[in-house]
Amino acid sequence: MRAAIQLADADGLDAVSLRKVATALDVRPMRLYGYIAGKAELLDLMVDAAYAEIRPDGAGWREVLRSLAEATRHAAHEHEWLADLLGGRPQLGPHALASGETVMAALGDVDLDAVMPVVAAVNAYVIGAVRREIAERRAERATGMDEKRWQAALGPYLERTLATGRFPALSTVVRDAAHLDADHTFRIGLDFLLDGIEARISR
Amino acid sequence: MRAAIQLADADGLDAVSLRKVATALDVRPMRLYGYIAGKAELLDLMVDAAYAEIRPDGAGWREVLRSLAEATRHAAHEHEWLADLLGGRPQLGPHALASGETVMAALGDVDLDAVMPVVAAVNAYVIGAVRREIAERRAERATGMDEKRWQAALGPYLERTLATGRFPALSTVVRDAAHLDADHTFRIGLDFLLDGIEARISR
DNA sequence: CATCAGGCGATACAGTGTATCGACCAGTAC
DNA sequence: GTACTGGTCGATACACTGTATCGCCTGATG
Repeated sequence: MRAAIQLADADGLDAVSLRKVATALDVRPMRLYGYIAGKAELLDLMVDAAYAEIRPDGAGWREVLRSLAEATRHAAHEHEWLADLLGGRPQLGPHALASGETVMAALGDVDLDAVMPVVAAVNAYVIGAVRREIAERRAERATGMDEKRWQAALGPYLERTLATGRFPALSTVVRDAAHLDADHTFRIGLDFLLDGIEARISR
Repeated sequence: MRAAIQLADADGLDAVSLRKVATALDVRPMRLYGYIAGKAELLDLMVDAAYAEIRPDGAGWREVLRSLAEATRHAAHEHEWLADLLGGRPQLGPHALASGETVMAALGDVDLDAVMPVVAAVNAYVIGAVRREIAERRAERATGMDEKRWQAALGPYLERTLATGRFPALSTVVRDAAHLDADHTFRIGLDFLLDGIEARISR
């Protein structure tokens, strides 16, 4: 599992093959089946290992949820393959559960029936936001190397498409609106959500 | 592309191979490269085709955003593979842009600089929520056929793990909290987010 | 009618995950 | 000391995958 994570960190998720993992461990491929049931299980183990780095803390429900969000995002920045896996299967490994436990424990002051939807909502937002963020990062890396202005980086296509005039509102926003960096975008969205939660649970 | 979607609808995303698509079209595999650059492009086309079914509408920003969310979720219910693809790459196909255009147009009354983060947040939430929902649905389908109580469906593992007492808060929530169905969970989270947005943009 | 160019697709290659099953080796019985 | 036997390990094989290459055939042109 550690070998698999190293491979994925270095060359992306589809550089993880049972053969490569076995080679990294100086073992024959089929030997792995003595420890895992198949590739899917290996991926699950990788995700759970990543959850070991996601240890939310903080005082009060809002701080903990924010911490959970930031920690998850941080982990995905260090392991981009996490973005591909998060949310793809229910996570029930020990570290994922431990992370959940910490969150639940800190939400003791929240109405019991409200806890589940609240945590689910935050998790959903984080997963979606992180996914898009990583996807954009990869796209930027693929086209030119570091163009800050993604419209330019995307090349003529978007420029041309927007120029057709079929998407006037979209064009306006892309052209005239302030472009926030990834950090701000993430935090603003998170604040929207936490504000909404606060309004409802304190009601 | 339509052939690929049929395959994916029927047997899941990894039943989509260029060979199978070619066979479905009564064509030799390499012929496909006359129309697409590779498998990745085919997947992009599938996603954009799905966006054709995502046509948000409604009066006012809140209605449009809610409509966008529901329509996306609905599409993912009809095409479960969408959950695997959504957010995986930037979506710039014509239908995705058209959907974005509709949303942007309906957000004319919102401060221009606020539009991007708002839409990004809603999209992030929807993608994450839909992913988890589909993941759970699949897990339920894999274990027993239709157990309503997922703790039972997950079999002894979770039961045993929670019984260890290492996750007391988690256990309490799982055992004692009301279990909402997927529809409610989705809508509650969405309401959290929209409420939070409303509070900020009307400020 | 002869030539040629172009596109089509058969073939090939380097991989993938995993099922099968033969070989080998430890331990045991005689 | 030798024969046997049980069980584990991993080499091999299989059915696929996406895609590069390049020979052939066809249709157009001179």
